[in-house]
Amino acid sequence: MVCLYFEKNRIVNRYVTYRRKGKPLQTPETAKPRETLHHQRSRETREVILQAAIGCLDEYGYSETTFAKVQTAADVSRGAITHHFPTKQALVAETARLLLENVMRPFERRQANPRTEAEPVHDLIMHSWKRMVASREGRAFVEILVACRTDRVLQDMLRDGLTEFDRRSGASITRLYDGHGPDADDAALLWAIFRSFCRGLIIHQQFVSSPDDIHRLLARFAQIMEKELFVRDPPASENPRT
Amino acid sequence: MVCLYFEKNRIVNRYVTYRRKGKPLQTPETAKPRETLHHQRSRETREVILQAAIGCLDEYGYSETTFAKVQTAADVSRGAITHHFPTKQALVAETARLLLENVMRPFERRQANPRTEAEPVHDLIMHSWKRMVASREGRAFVEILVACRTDRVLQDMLRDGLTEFDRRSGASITRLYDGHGPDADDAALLWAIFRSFCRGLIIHQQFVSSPDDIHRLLARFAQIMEKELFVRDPPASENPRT
DNA sequence: AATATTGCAGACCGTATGGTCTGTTTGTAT
DNA sequence: ATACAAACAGACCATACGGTCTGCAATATT
Repeated sequence: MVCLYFEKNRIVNRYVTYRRKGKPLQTPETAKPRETLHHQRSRETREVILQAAIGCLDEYGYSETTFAKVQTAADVSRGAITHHFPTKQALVAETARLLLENVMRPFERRQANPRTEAEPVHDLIMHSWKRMVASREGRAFVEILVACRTDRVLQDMLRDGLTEFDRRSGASITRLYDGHGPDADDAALLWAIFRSFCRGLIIHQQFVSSPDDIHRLLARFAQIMEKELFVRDPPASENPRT
Repeated sequence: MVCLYFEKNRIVNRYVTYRRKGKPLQTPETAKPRETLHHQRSRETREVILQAAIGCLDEYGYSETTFAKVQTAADVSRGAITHHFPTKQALVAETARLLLENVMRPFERRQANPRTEAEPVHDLIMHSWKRMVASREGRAFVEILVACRTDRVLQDMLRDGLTEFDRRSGASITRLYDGHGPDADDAALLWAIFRSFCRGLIIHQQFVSSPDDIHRLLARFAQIMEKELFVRDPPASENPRT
């Protein structure tokens, strides 16, 4: 026997003490013309939230990355998060975009400065693993990718960005390295193989007894790659001075 | 203004029609001695649930694989599931064990019949990808592995089984193939690299434009492996007759 | 035939989660 | 000075999930 009396939709908000967290946001010495304080603060909060999301994704995985946990990690209010990212997928998609951007930056920088030397293949592999993959960011990214497989909404948000990333990433490698395979874009192919291997390795990592096991796998892979991938000899063609 | 009248903790179970689904379970012609009908039915239900779990993991991913969905997919009652698997982690862990067993079976069979020929490396790679990885089972397994990274309970349930699988899997390969690398167990190392690559490829798969792109990656990888991995020449040593 | 056990059926519950909504404060435009 | 908009702050809610519990029918045992 259940008897409910609800005043549905008539509950009025009670008194609440609102407090704005953080400093009162003094106007900085050089306030850029159209960069208002609103914009600036908004961007800062956004950044804090995204960094917290990366941490949560790494630590808890996609499904356990909740608004509540991000809120705690970022030390912002619930409203701040939902203001910037209306849904969970939007938050994660933006996180992914940030991660991709960070990964691409070094490549683009090298491209802008064409006289920098390409690393030896072995170093390239080892550095890429350490910087891009075996890190908070790399693990968070794998979580996002895996979530995409079964979350249609998230997948639709990210598909274009990711294929674009694949393309640019492959192009950057092809500019500096050359492969032994038949196709002209063999370096890009090898690079895609390397990335897949890395992502699988992240998943595998937790079950090896010692970190050395991972290093052995990686070293062996690098050894193989050294036979297939080469630093492109002639940096000529375009910009041939010096 | 809220007014609740609950008969808390005094709600007595009402009349319920219990219906046992499935056939009335006639005694089969050859009832094994200690294999009672109870055991048989129990195993059947268990199998149905596990298969449904595999399907859900593939289709929805780990976190969206709920008791409710498994229940629907298996067409069993909620009670049946919780009876066999008290927690979600237990269900998934058992699913993982089943998957590992299925993957190992062909290897063990070959081991039991030592005169079967080893496949060429290229075929080994292609077959393994198709059978073990690019399938409902393979995708479900990747979901489980990824979930393990951040789910401590699940991880503890599976760690031993997975390291054991790695060991046996590597040993099986080493028995049939030999690697070019310095170490004696180089074939096992290469095989571990292949598996990580495959898992990464599953994640990558969703973002390629055509299935052909995956095939190119795989073919290139197989081509590389053909230079590193060889069918072991002498099938002698043990069992040297014929 | 009587009793015990196994294998299941499904109601129930506390909790957490994604999302919405209203209110407030701070900065901006007029 | 005043009106307006942006950027939060946090209460609120429907829903669904994992897990527990009681009940019952089919087998098994004695």
